[in-house]
Amino acid sequence: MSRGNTRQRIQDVALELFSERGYEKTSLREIAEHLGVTKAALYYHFKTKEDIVISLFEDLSRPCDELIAWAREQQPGLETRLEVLRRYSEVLHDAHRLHRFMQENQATMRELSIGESFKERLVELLDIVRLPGADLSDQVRCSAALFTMHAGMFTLQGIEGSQEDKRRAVLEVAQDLLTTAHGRNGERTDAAAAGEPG
Amino acid sequence: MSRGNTRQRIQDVALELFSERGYEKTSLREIAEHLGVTKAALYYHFKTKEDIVISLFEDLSRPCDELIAWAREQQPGLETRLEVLRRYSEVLHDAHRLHRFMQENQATMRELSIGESFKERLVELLDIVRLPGADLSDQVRCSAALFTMHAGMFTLQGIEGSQEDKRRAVLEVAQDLLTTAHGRNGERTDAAAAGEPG
Amino acid sequence: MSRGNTRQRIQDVALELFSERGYEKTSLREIAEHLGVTKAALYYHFKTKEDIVISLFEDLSRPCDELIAWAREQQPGLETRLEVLRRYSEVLHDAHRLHRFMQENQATMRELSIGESFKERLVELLDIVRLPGADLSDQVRCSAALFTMHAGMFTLQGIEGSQEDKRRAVLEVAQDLLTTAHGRNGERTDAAAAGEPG
Amino acid sequence: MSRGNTRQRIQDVALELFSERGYEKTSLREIAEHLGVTKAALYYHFKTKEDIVISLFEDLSRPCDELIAWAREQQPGLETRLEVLRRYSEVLHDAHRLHRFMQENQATMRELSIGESFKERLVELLDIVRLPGADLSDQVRCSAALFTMHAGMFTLQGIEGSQEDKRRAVLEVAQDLLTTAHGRNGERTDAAAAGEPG
DNA sequence: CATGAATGAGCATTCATTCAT
DNA sequence: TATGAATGAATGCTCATTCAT
Repeated sequence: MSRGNTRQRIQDVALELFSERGYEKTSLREIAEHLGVTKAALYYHFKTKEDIVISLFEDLSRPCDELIAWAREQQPGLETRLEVLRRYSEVLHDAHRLHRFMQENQATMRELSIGESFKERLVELLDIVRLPGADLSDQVRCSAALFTMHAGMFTLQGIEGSQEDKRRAVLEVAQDLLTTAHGRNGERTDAAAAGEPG
Repeated sequence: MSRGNTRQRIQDVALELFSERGYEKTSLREIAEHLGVTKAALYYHFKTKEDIVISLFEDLSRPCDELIAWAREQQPGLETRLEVLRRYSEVLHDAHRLHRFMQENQATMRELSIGESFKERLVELLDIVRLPGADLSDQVRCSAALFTMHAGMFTLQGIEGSQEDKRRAVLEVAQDLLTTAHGRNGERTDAAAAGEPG
Repeated sequence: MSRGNTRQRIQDVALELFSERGYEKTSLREIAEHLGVTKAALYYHFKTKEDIVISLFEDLSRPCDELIAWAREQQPGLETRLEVLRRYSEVLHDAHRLHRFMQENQATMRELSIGESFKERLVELLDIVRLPGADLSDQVRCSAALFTMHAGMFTLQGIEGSQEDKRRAVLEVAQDLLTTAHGRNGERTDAAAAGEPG
Repeated sequence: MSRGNTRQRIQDVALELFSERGYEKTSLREIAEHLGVTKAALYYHFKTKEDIVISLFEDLSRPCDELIAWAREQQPGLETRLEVLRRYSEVLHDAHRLHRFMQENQATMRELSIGESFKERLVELLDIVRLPGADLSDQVRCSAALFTMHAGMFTLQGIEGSQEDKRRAVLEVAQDLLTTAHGRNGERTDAAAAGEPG
């Protein structure tokens, strides 16, 4: 029956269950039963339960890292930031199940090794998107741009519209928030951030 | 030693630990040890572990219910909605620990009876704040207004400013989002929501 | 049925099984079953499996420490050493089950925290009993005096004679070994050990 | 890479680990990893884990059997016994790793089939060396002669001197013990042991 | 108001072993 | 000769919960 794809199947089922019922409440027994194998089989493919989660996050980590690297190479400015949001929107969308898992298991994430490493990525993104010298409210706008996208997909559950339409709407609002913040602080702060003299 | 306030102390410690390390990862043994009592003592005051959580949520539920009831009595309109946001901001702030717990244990909340009942309240708030007929992007703005406040306090951790200043900045952004959405859709949709003919 | 003595009963059964079938081969399930309680009950009384062993060793550690302390206060010399052997013989005899456990689970002992701490005691006893400057063969005699007693009780299994008679016979041989070693090296080495000038 | 010597390498690593960390605590996975092969490879060469141990003991069993056979052919008497000790000293020394394993895993040995069969050999050696009708204390001397050699190598760890010097010192003491026992009981008991009438 | 003692169910993990390839 | 994939049974341990005192 299964042929070489068991590892993949474990990841699929694990992600399904982790995001559905939470990491702690999902036991390896459950995962194994869903797959029709023994718990021990899981251990042939992954060294620990946490390892399964880590392997899942590789899908999300790589594109994030690439996005951060790309952003670091660009001129800081509104253009770049808007593009970062656009790309991040896609990254989140591609890994929406995992993203939901993250979103709903924050307390757990904090204890997982991968949690820390992922939080760092988030902080970097925030750093890229934020306007350091700006008003508190504009800083909130920048953060909100990011977190609106995080919360976005689950926020609109009761509303009609295709998944893709929703994504675009969320992105629009996020970009709007950023643009607003920029409109009031942009030039000043970017110059400061770039370390340039007046 | 302490007299009669044990129930209160249990709630304090439980909330502390639940919000710090997550609901599932916090065992009754830990709570008991922090308090210097036996696990059995907890069972004198609460019937189950879940009961402790439920009792914690009463602090947050009552003000929410009152807020919802109050909003239902008002004329729908921007004024009312802005005031709802303002009041909700305070409610969240007063219960910020619990709120953090909610925020970080969403997966767990879904399995807890209180989770459902709290989600309903949220849906009601969303319903009050939202503009049903509006563009998707404006609906996102309305949701984002609410969720920005949810994420707000933890979003701004790395930034200087007093807790109260941050709260106000977050509120300002949330109200802004709502106002923007209104500006474009307001009159039409409110009439519709009120079920009134043109 | 059991009343307050469960902890004691656990220790008894554990020692029985540990010394009979070895530490690793004895599972907590077995111990629990022998007692007619659940595994979890064991954990009420002891924090870990290793903790059970540690508690068992307290019976042996205290008299050993006392013996060492006493010996350190005496004048080094044959008299003292013979008396150390005599007392040690009794200590071992009183804890013969535990002693057998130690004897037969040396590999395990090495991994147990208590193992190290017990080995140190042994080294101290050896140090007390040994003649540092003597011939190799006399040093062997001193060590053998101690280890003969260790091996003694199990060495004589096939032989008729009461337990007490055997103990005394073993002690006699051990003391003999020590006396022989002394006869040839005694005065010289004791002076040296005591750090006295000629 | 290696050709045909895998079986040998398994034995080497197994003995290394068994004697270092104990039989039960050493898993086949560990052995396999140390060798850079799969667990399954071990099963190509040995039917069970116990089989590995058995194969190891063949190195020790053959010389022991030969020693016993030789001794049975000799005239019982001090001469023979001293020679038995001398030869046994060499046998133990040649297989000192295995011997250490035996020494430190007695509890385990008792459960292994090879354990019983090895114990029988020991009993035979004891029988050869012992003086049946003698005082208890002299019987202890005979046993102690054997067991001093068993414990010997590990007894002298803290002491300076070459491995070979120590072996000879231990042998000397063992032979001394036997000679002492003989001196007092020799003639009588040997005649009895040989089943001869006065 | 609280404890001491215990339970039953469950968990993550490990192990020796098997077998088709 | 060996491996890749899996199993079944067990292990040490933790948890929420109960109840007589």
